[in-house]
Amino acid sequence: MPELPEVESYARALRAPLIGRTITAVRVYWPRTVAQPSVREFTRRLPGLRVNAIDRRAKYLVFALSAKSSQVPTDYLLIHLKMSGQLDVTSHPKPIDKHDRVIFDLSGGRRLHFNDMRKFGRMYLVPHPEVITERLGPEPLSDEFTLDGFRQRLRKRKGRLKSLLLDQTFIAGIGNIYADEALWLARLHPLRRADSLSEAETRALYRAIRAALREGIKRNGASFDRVYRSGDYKFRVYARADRPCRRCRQPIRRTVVGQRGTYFCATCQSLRG
DNA sequence: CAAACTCCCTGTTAGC
DNA sequence: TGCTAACAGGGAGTTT
Repeated sequence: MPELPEVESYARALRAPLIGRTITAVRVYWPRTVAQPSVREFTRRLPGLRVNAIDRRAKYLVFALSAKSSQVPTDYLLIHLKMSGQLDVTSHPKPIDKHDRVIFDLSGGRRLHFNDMRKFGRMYLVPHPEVITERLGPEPLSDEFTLDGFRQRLRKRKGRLKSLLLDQTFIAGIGNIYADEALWLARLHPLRRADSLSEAETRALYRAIRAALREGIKRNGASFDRVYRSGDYKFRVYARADRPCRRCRQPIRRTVVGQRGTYFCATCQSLRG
């Protein structure tokens, strides 16, 4: 499932083929994919707008759109891929896939297919991206995510570390995979209470979050062959139940925390400080 | 503030 | 062999 590193890889990969192109037509095959505004207004307003910039905020792709002659964005298209969303740019028309939910026609004969088997993905066409993203926590790879700020906010929370890392209002962009990866790197048990970390553990977690995400971006970037493919990632703990821990060779355990499958090493991830 | 649960979905897999 | 039910998961929303 796409998390921060996968979405970042998408943003980088889509810039070259899409920036400067103008949307000429939009077809919506699954109306609920368009969360905002109505499908009618979505398909009416987009044609004529040009892709000015493509960025990422948390797990959202943010397309800045402007009227043809202007550089100033007038609208923003936000896309959240959720579980199974994929984006694919084609230069030559290809048949509509049964899981295609929205197709954008672009100048120069290009098309952008939004394919989403599970139908959880959502799009938002809004005047400012903050309308959608204002509740999100800090970007873990940006300067706004500081060790000091992290320490202070961690101290105020009594929940489990795993659940907290998945809370998008606490830190933005981490999902189930990178939460487990970061906790393993930091040698912290997913059920540890957030306010129980020592200074050294806090620093370890802060670094582990950034390291896990940075490595993810590196690998996704490398394996990005037009379409995002997940299979080629070597995770440290995620989905490795019963297989040996890469540090201590003890079997990786799987449990459920907050309704999410959670993988960890009971030997080297400490539950008590 | 936090935990627990519901909802939206369908391909995959386990169980009968 | 063929069917059914459970399961996975992001995240918003609701209830306790």
